Amino acid sequence: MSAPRPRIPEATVARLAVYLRVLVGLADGGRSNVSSGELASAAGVNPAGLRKDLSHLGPCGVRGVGYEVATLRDRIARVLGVEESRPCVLVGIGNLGTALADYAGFGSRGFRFVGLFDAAPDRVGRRIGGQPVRPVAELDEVVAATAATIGVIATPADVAQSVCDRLTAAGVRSILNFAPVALNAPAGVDVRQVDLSVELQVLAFLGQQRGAAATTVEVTA
Amino acid sequence: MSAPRPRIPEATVARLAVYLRVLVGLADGGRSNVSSGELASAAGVNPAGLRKDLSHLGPCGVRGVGYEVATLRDRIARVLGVEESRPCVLVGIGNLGTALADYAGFGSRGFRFVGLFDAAPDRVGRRIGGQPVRPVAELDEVVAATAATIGVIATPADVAQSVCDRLTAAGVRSILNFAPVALNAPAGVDVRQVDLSVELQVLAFLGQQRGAAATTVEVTA
DNA sequence: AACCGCTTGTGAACGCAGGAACAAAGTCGC
DNA sequence: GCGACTTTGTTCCTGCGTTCACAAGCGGTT
Repeated sequence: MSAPRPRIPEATVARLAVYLRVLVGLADGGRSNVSSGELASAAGVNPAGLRKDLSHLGPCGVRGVGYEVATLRDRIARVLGVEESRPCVLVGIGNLGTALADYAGFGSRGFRFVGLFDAAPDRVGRRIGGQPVRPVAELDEVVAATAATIGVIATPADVAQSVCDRLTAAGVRSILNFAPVALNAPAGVDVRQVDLSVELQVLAFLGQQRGAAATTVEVTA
Repeated sequence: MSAPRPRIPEATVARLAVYLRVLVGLADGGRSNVSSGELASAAGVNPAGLRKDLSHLGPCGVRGVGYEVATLRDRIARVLGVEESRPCVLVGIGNLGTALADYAGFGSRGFRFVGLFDAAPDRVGRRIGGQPVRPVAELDEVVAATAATIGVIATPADVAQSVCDRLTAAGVRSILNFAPVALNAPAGVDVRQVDLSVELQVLAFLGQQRGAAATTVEVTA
């Protein structure tokens, strides 16, 4: 394995995932070639930045022509590690958890839920997207049996840390956390935080600032 | 209005929202003082970075003592513009949209939904969290009546752009987009993208890279 | 009243990401 | 077969974000 992997910046990885989504759409639409300008436009980024991102994979385009859609798609999928679908477990089957379990987009993008867990007895046993909701007591067992390495936490904030502890103890190495708390995970475990309130508050700030700027212009004028 | 607003970096704004959440929790727990170290630990960031973030608000701590919880909380809330709750509209009441509409966390953090919209006739009329689902035809009317400036898109990808167009035409200036497409919005409109698949794919890449690194160590050893 | 420990706030250096401009390379037309 | 055009891949540069380390300031104590 002499793969030249001089480490890809995380920001680039996130954009590669976006390019991959666009490329899948283009391939399904029958397109065979695409230029960096068009791809960048569809992904909402700068063409030069896109080419720089792709350069981390080595040369994969043809000068004067562009990129071959299917080839580039497969290459990005391989680099991201989503060539075949990866098993994930989901803890917390409330409104958000149900939405995530039902979201078809995951299945088509290289992920499948192999276990849904909740602590509330009245939720256990329900079926969502063809899967039964199990009690959290079975978590270790399922993680071991399915070799799941990715866990998603969609529980209330006050139990998120204990769920995180259980997941890592069971062998999960990557966690996507929707609960509004900072998780404390052991070294070697990657945690990504998605906080919906934070996103809205950033928007509120930008909107307020825009309003203030407009006022300033008005006063200045 | 001689407010010294030398512009706050966006990354800092996102963290301020996290600090605010922690501070609200501390205040509810009866705490009156907190140090930068403790606050940083609870927020999952570096203490020095936290102090630098807060320095954008001007001096707001006492040396040798720390920060007063209630004062700092109110100050951040004012800067973020979430002192009183802001009206938002939500388009797309599928699984995810329902989860968002039902999420109590928004209400306690300065946001309230004043309109829920969907195109599917069988969803119109349902009540979620005390609100009726309306047809999208009423969007302009509701935005005008409520002065909503924030719109949330939780529709399928193929209609997200048209929803975005309608929102901006109705006067919405900030958009939070959950649909997996890059939106094209006119200048002066802020768009924030939340893509759940991208988050998972970044985790998959990091996990794969970790595995590869472990192998390398093994080989090297 | 002076000292000491603790914590904030700030200044500087480092590393990284983003953007623009340029050179290399391949294709199409003549 | 040759030239010109198109598009990639790379290089440089500018600016931002993050981190470390130190000086300044306040409270408690003797």
